[in-house]
Formats: sequence, structure tokens, C-alpha cells
Amino acid sequence: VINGFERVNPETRQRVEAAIAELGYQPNAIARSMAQGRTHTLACLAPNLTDFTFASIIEGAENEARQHGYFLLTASAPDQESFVLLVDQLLASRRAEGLVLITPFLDSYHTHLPRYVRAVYVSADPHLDGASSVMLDDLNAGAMATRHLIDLGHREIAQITGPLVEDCARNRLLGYQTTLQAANIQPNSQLIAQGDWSATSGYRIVSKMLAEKVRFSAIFAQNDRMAIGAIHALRQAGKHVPQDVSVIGFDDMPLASYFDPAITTIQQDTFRMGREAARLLIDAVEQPEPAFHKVLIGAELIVRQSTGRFSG
Amino acid sequence: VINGFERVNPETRQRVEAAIAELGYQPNAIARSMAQGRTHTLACLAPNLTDFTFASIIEGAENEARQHGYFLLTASAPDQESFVLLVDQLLASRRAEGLVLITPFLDSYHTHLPRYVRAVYVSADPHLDGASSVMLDDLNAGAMATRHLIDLGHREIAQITGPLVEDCARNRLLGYQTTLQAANIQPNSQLIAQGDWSATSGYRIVSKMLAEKVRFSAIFAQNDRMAIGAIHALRQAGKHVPQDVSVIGFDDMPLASYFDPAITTIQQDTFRMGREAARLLIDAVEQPEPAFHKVLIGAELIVRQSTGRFSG
DNA sequence: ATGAAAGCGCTAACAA
DNA sequence: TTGTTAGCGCTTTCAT
Repeated sequence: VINGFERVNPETRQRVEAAIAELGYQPNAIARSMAQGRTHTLACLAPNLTDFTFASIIEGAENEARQHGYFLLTASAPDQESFVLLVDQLLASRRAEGLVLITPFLDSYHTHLPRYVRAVYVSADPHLDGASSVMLDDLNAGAMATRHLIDLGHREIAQITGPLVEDCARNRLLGYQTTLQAANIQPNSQLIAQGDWSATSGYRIVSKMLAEKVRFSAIFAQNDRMAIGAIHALRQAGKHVPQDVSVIGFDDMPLASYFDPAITTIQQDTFRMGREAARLLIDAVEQPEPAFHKVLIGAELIVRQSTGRFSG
Repeated sequence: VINGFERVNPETRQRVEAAIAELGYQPNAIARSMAQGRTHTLACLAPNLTDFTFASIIEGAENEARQHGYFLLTASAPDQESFVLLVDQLLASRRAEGLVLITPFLDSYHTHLPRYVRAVYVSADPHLDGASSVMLDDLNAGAMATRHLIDLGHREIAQITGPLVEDCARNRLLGYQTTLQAANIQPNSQLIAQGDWSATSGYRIVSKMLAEKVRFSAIFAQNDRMAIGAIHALRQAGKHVPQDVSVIGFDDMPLASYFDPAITTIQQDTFRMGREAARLLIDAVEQPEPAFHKVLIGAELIVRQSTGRFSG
């Protein structure tokens, strides 16, 4: 009667509703879960909850989930060990019907997941067919950033990557390489360095390049934080951005436009990625034989003040 | 036998353990919850999940919760209406045993919560005795920031507050006022303006003060974002920070030290606040007659480059 | 020290 | 269209 059943006598319905109101009856979700074997709870795991990118994906997932009548458990697992532990707990206890996995260190995890588990990966490609994923179109995004710099006349373009164990870092790098090649620019391995997404790593890498007198007129950092660090190192060496060196970041993090100079960047709609992930997951949870999808989200170039024409 | 019961025959225990291993048995948390009426789940509500302050509190709460064998449901409720709805759902369904409430618009909510609900408020004072809270010592923190500026020789100190409906904004303002008074500085209402925590609001307020030729040599912004906005406005007006005007922020958000100039600020340990909140909540959940505590967390002054000695 | 049985609050299948 | 009943997987109490 409560669960919106159709064929009930209007009069009965009224009586029931009256009783509900009178007793203040509220169905118990736990008992319900127990009876139907469905918890209407999803879980979302990320390395941490504070990084804006992750937080924003989580928020998107949470919004979408709640809109469909699900709640979202969130938990952070900074390393592989704790991740595996967490997944085990979650699955074993059958609290969550599905998992949104925001985890860069993917492959080993995926191997670890039992086949029947409903999971959607965000920002990482499960290189198997057994799961859906939502990814940024990192290849194109990397190409877009590189093309922007080439269009401005730059030819010696340094690249600060994220950890190359992560799919997105590898794809962005690939986009960079492909675009250089298409523009007939010789690849130069001296210009490529691996960071860890932190501003400090961007700073360190650029300082080192500068000390080693590596020549470049532009830098493509795979996230805004490393771009900020890079700009810091440049400024410290007396170089002006963008007059001497152009810098493009990635993410369009909050306040990117408030740095000096305002950061040119690639915007990714992480909130939307979260929504998509939750939607896919809910589909998978509600279908007995779910189909697997790979959703690719487009990125957008945001031109601000940290990039400028090559003035060689 | 599984639940660590003492009086069992060692031999029986062995047999049971063998069976568990063989069958791959994993207890079902839902059934357990149902039987004992305990879900071992807490919920954490915040206006959003992306703001670093909130995210960091949530992460702290999540860590602490999990350490005690609880999971954490998170949800965002940007306005009062959705908040009330959410709380109702959560309580009615009895999914969560307790609530960590990170919510600035507090009073009306609190009134709304039934007495028996276990809740811990973060960053807001439940002005009743029926709940615990974890708050930053905003009064002292506000005083500390103000004193720092006074110590540098400033006497015309502008203040950009957060929304004054929020306890923390009011307390920081009070700390500012008290400190000015103690230093025999005339209060000047022209120097106080209310922002909304956004960089834009800081920008707008300072631009307006500048346009109206309000005199000040220092600004105390109640968060770093508004401080950034303020610096932006100052720079645009051709003023140098800190040579012409000193600016102090609040929060010590990530990258605060990467802005130019690096932001002097008050650091609050939000992660710890989250932990404390979860700990208090778990205590309350596990005690039949919980005591209520108000925990006050100290703040710390981080001096960087955006404040300097008054130079006439 | 162990086994048996009732019941947590619901849903779903069935009988009326 | 409505009422009845079994059972979801566990904990807990009571007998053994």
C-alpha cells in the first residue's frame, strides 16, 4: 500500500494513510534492505576526499545517486593496501550495491574485484570488459593544450606529467606527443618530466630544467597545481610568464583565475563525470545483465593570461 | 563464535574456522543491523563536498569513523530546505545512527531535530545543551589575526566577514572588535563589510571601499578566498601588497603559500575537527545517556608575505 | 559449552 | 482487492 501500489481500494488507501499519519509510521530502511536484498546504497572510493577533482566527482555522484533514491557511502583509501581492505569490507558486508571507484592505481585493484561486483571506474580505464568507466577524453585534451601552445608559435614545449602509472597521465602525454609529431616538431625527452600532481613537484622539475639549461618557451603541466609550481620556479629564476615562458595547466581548479597570471588551463567537468558514473552504476545495479559502457567526457580550453605568443 | 566469544571449546572453534574458510562465509552487515538494531553507519552533512574546509572535516570524520568500525554516509544539502529533507530521510529510515552536521545555518535546523537524535555540530554552536559540537576557537583566532596587524603598526584595519548568520563569522568579528578596543583603536563601521566567503565577494568589497576612498592600511579577511579577492582588487587599483596594504586571510587553504604574495593566514586544523566530531558522535551513539561536550580547537598564525609593517 | 528457537520489520508470494 | 504467511540472515535468550 505504501509502496505506491496501484490496485487498492481508494477507501482502504485513505484508512491506511490516516493510520500512517496518526502513528507517525516510517518504514525502516534496514528491514526493507534485508527483505528485498537491496540496500539502495552505493559507495564511492577515492584516494582522498579533499582534492578538488575527487571531491567534485564525489559530489556529482552523490547528487545523482540521491536523485535516484540511493545514498552514498564515501571512504578514502590512499594506497593500494587500504583500498583492497576497504573494498573487501564493503563487499563482504553487502552494505553497498555498487562501487564508484576513483582510483588512479587501477589495474591491480580491478584484478582483485570479483566479477559479479558492480563497479564504475572514474578517470581510469578498466582494461577489461567487465566494468563501465567514465573518463575524460585525456588524449584530445592533451592534444588541445599542446595545439594551443603550438598555435601561439611555441616549438620547444616542456611537459610535466602526472605519475605515468595513471591512465590519464599517459593519455595526456600521448596527446602531447601526437600533436607535436603532427606539427613536425622533434620530440625531446629532456623536455618531459614526471611529477606527482603537487605544486612542489612542478616547482622542482622546472627548477631543475632551468638549472640544466634546458631550452623551452612553453610548459604544459598536466594539472594546475604543478603549473602553479612551475610558474613559481620561473618567477624565482627571473622569468616572466607569459612573456618569457608560457604555462598551461589542466583542471581549471577553483581560483585558477585568481593566480597571477591567471592560469590558462583545460577545464574538465568533474561534477558531470561523477553524475555519469553514478548513473551508469545505478543502471548496472538495477539490471540483471548490465551492459558495460565507456563514457568519454570532453574537455574545454580556457585561455587566460599564463600563455602568450612566442616572442623568441 | 565469530564475534569473539570467549567460552568456546578450542576444538569447536577450529572446526568453525575451517568451515568459514571453506565456504568463504562473510557475515551480512544488513542482517546484523536488523537483528541488533545498530547500523554502524554515521552520516555527515555539509552544504557541499568540494569546499576544502568541508572536505577536510569530512575526511577526518571518515577516517575516525572507520577506525572505530563505522562507515560514513555523506550528503550535501546546500540550503535549508534540502537539509531538512535529508535529515528526515536519514532519520526516518534509520540508516544512520548519528549525524555529523557541518552546517553554518544552524539554529533552525537544530530546532527541527528530534531530541533523541545523536548529532555533533561542527563549526557551529548548537545554542542548546542537547548536542555536542566541535568548533574552532574563532574568537581567539580573530583576535590573533587582528593583533598580528596591530603589532605591525596598523591601526586602520578593514574586516571582511563571512555571512554574519554564521557563528564563526560573528565570533571572528568579535575577536577583531575586542582586540581593536583593547588597543584603543576607534571602531569604524565603514571598515567592516560582509562577504559570502567567495573570492568575488572579497574583490567586490575592497573595490567598493577603494572607490569610496575609505582609508585603511590593512585588511583582515575571514577566509583565504576573500583575501585573494581583496588582493586582486588592491592590485588592480595599483596598490602593492604588503607595501601599501597588508592582507591576512583565514584557513590556510592549499596553495595559500603559492599565491603572490604568499598569504599570511590563520591555520585551522579542519581534519582534526572532523576526527573529534566523529569521536564525540561515536561516544554519544554508544552510550545510552550520552554527555554533551563542546570541543574548542585552537588556531595558529602563519606569517607569510602578504602582511608587513605599516609604512605610513 | 552447545543447540534450538524466537524475532528484528519488512517484502513477496499466495490464498481467500 | 485484501489478508495471511513464510522467510530475508543474523543475534539473543533459553534449554539442554
